Amino acid sequence: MRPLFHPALEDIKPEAILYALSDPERVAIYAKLAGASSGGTCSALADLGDRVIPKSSLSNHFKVLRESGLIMSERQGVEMRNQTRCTELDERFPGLIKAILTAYGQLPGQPKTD
Amino acid sequence: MRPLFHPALEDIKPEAILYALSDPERVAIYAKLAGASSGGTCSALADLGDRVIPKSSLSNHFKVLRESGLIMSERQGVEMRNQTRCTELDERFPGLIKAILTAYGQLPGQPKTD
DNA sequence: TCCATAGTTCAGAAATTCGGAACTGTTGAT
DNA sequence: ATCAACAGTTCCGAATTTCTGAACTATGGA
Repeated sequence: MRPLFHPALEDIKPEAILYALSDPERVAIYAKLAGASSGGTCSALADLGDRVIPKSSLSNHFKVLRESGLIMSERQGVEMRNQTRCTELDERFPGLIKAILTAYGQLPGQPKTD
Repeated sequence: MRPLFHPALEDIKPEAILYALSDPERVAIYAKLAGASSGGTCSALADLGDRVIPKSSLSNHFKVLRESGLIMSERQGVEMRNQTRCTELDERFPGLIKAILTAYGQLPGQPKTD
């Protein structure tokens, strides 16, 4: 398994962020991570529970989120520990993530619109 | 030519907005319209000047922007008059468009980053 | 009517996405 | 050490989407 790539903060491109979050499934994943109190583990099959997403697709979603700069992933034993890079990101693109999550009605603590 | 489709405000989907604006070429078009003082005409070949974009591609970019709800297009004689729906949109998704344009560094009056 | 211009539609090629199956890496049990 | 179970990644073929040149449509003017 090749090592996971994470872009440096200054290399994060707005188009990659928007593209990553233009897929409701990825937004759901991201919102879940953003809502998790501690840097949330996301065990692929278990945590995205209700929806049935093939694991290769799920793995790919995480890859897109990771390589766009939205999340940080780190192996923790057998599992993967994922956390958002929202603090960093908000520094680089002020208000962006919040506005997007609000638009989706999925800001942690808000009712889900879709 | 079939009549141009514009989604009603309440039918506008965040994923469509993000997708439309995940392409730098479309962002450039949109930013140009947003910057135009009066509801700007956008004559495809002339106004996007420096870049050479095939006109079928350009037409398609406008279609994506239109059907996502970002712009309004209306035939005015031979040309097409396009304008942003930013006021409406900001009502529906507060702060979203501004945050996106800021992220791209293309808010009217800001220097272009990329 | 005929021509020029602005933009759309069509269709095939190229690129991207999706997802099942095989694979990798880690842990725990024997 | 070997094996089995499990989380997640990679591979690769099928399906979908994007791109763009060429043909077409609509409008205005000579």
